[in-house]
This record gives sequence, structure tokens and C-alpha cells, in this order.
Amino acid sequence: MPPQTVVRDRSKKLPKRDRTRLALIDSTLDVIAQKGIDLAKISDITDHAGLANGTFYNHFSDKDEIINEAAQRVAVEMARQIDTDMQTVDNAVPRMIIATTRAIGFAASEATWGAVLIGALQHLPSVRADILQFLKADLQRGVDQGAFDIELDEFLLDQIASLISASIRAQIESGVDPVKTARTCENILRLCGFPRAKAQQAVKTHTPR
Amino acid sequence: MPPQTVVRDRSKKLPKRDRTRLALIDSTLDVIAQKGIDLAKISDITDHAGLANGTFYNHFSDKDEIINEAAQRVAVEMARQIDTDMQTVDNAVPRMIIATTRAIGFAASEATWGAVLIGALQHLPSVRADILQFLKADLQRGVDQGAFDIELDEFLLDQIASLISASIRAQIESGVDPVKTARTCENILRLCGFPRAKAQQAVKTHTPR
DNA sequence: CTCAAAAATGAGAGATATGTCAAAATTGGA
DNA sequence: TCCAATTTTGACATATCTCTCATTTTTGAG
Repeated sequence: MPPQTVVRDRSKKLPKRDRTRLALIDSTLDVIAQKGIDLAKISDITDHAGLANGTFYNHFSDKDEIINEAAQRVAVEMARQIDTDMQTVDNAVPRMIIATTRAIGFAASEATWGAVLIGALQHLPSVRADILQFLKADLQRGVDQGAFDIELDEFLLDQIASLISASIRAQIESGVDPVKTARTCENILRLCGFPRAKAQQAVKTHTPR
Repeated sequence: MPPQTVVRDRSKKLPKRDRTRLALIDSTLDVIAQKGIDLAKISDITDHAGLANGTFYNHFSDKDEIINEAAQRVAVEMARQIDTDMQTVDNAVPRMIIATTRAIGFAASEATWGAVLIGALQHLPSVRADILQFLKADLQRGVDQGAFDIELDEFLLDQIASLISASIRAQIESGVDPVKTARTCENILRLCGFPRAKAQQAVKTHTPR
């Protein structure tokens, strides 16, 4: 099994239309990883996919449409993987640590995914909302369980999301580093009201693998 | 005195060359505030300044050059204003709170400046380094004074800077809000090892005005 | 295998941006 | 005021990208 299987799974023989559509989305992810969302051109996407320029318009009406779909797929796949890891975890503290560790690991391990997620968090409000909804749910769980003493609003979500984004960015640039991921988890717990030592202890205890 | 005087001060009669150069930089700040760094076109800058397209090239070789200069000027002016406020403050804790409050206030009060600073922190490494150097100095002071129990490295700077950026972004979007600024300061102090209550107390005590 | 339907192709029209330059306009020191 | 030097101007050559569409190629069900 190859390490990345977000959209690239072509095992079942799909109709031509779907195969081409997925090839374009794959290509979009690669191009965004190379040049960033803003500089990605439609011709880059078709060239990299080995398709003609006009083919793009048989499947998408413009760049926004394909980028939204590509980002959405990555976000959904990430959420699915993380959810699987946490099915049996009820406590909000390990949930936050596992989810954060997995999300950073997911995004930083493949530049393709990290660039898209970072870009989506910044530029695609609908995808951003989809991602933050999971974060919000676990924070709410923490409040309900009495573990987090916080004012759970959009601003806190923004602040926590910015820590995660910065961590992903740093690890895309300088290479994956579990220490940075652990520090990010600690920082998030501190924003949730944990004192220094307790945050450190929780991360040490609950970090997966 | 108008509220904004970063580059717009034309009180002294300068040589024509300098006046035009500054007009272009002013215009650049406005255009970036309106369209963002990526979408800002050279023709937008000259149009908004009421100058001909060709004039741009008498003063700058390309967009990168003028954007770097514009961002650098905003950053320097912000640093100057903040430094003035803190000349007599020796303790690192109030310095951090004052600097953060002033920086967010500066950036969020004028969309023109905030957009440029956010863009620079993301896209212009040299300007980013100039800005973070001040942050680093005050953190180091806190370490030396025994106030901050931290590992002062690039990653911590990244994390703190991301909190400030997110706060500016939120306040540009939803309007200036001193509560958000105070919460940002508290969050930064928490990353510096302060427990919840102590951070809250410090911000309440030291927030200027 | 056949063939009608579906999909891909790529040349080109249109839009937009960058950078150049000879000519026109302005500046400011004497 | 005068005028040489400086600066501005804006049309244009060049480049790049988006989106269209008549034509060619491929697909896959029967």
C-alpha cells in the first residue's frame, strides 16, 4: 500500500469521465504543492496531468471549482483517518492530542497535502469551516467534561488553528519533527487552560505511537 | 495631525523624484489593502496614484521591489512607534503586553497597514525577520529576568507570531476589539509559561490606555 | 467487432499584465 | 525668466493565461 491514497486510488476501473476528473484533481494537488494556490495555473494542471488544456473545461468551470473540490477531498480524507484513530477515545484531552498530532503528521508528511490544507485554511472559507468543525467538537467535549476552562468561540478557534497552521508550515519547510508537533499540542492545551507541567504530562502520556 | 503618517507625510517639499516615489509606495499600501499582495498589479498601483504606467519603472524594477520597500517602511514605522511607548519599561512582561497590544492596534486600525504586515509576515522573509527580531529581544529579556520559562527558538517565535497574525486578521475582518487583543496577550503569556490567572492578571495590570 | 455517444484535443480569439522607449512635459538652479 | 537635465507619458511589443469550439479520438455496451 503506497503511503498516500487520498485521491490516487485507481484500483477499481472507473468510467473514463471519472478517471480523468480524478487525474485532474491529483494534478491540482501536486501543482499547488509546487507553486502555491495563487500561482497555480490551469495550464499547469493540465500539463502536469498529461492532458490537453481544453479537457479541463469538460470537467470544471474554473480554477476555484477544482481547488475547492481538491481541498475538500483532502480535508475529508484527513478527517476520516483521524476519526478512525479516535473512535474508542472518549476523553477530550487525548482526543485533542491525537487529532492534532495526526493532523500535523498528515499535512507535513506529504507536501502535496500540507500545502493544500494551509491554502484552504487561508483562502477557502467553506473548507476552513469544515475542518474547524472537528476542532470545535472536541473543544466542546472538553468543556462538557470539565477539562477545558475556556470561552469557546470563533476567536479561540482562530488562535488554535493558527498554531496548527504555523506548525505545519514549519515542518513542511524544515522537515517533519515530532518535537515540534508535541510542543504544538502543549501550546494548544495551555490555551485551553492547562498549566505548563500538566500540558507537558498530558502530551507525553497521550501522544500516539 | 491625521491618524496615519507612515509614508504620507508630505510636509517638507521634497524633490520631484522623491515625491513620486513616495506616492507610488502609498498607492501600493492602499492597493494591497484592497486586493491583497498577490492580486496587486503594477497597473493598479500607478492608476491609483494617478500616474502613468511607465512611471513605475523609473523608480522600481518590479513588483517585489516596491512591495518589499513598502512593507519595510510600515514595519519600521510600527517598530518606531512601539519603541517610543516602551522606552522607560524595563520589565519583560509589561513590554510584551504593550508591544503586542500596540502592534495589533497599529495593524488593525488601518486596513492598509494590517494587510501589508500580514502579507509581509507570510511572503517576505526579510521583513518577517526584521519584525520578529523585536519579539525575540523581549522574549530573551524575559528569560534573562527569569520571568519566562521557555525554549526560545525559531519555532516558539513562529507560534507566537501566528497568534498575533491571527488576531490581526480577525480584527481586520470583524472590526477592532480590545477584548480579542487582550486575549491574544494572555495566550502569548501562557505560551511563555504563565498560568491562566497570572496571565490574565498581568494583562489587566499592564495593558496600556 | 461495431458504432453511436462521450470525451479529448489544440489552435485560436480575447483578456490582461509586464516592461520599453521616443517624445512631451516638468523641474528647479543660475 | 530661461533652459538643460530630469521626469513623466502612453502607445506598443511581448508574454501569459483563460475559455471556446469544430474536429478527431476513444470508449464501452450490445
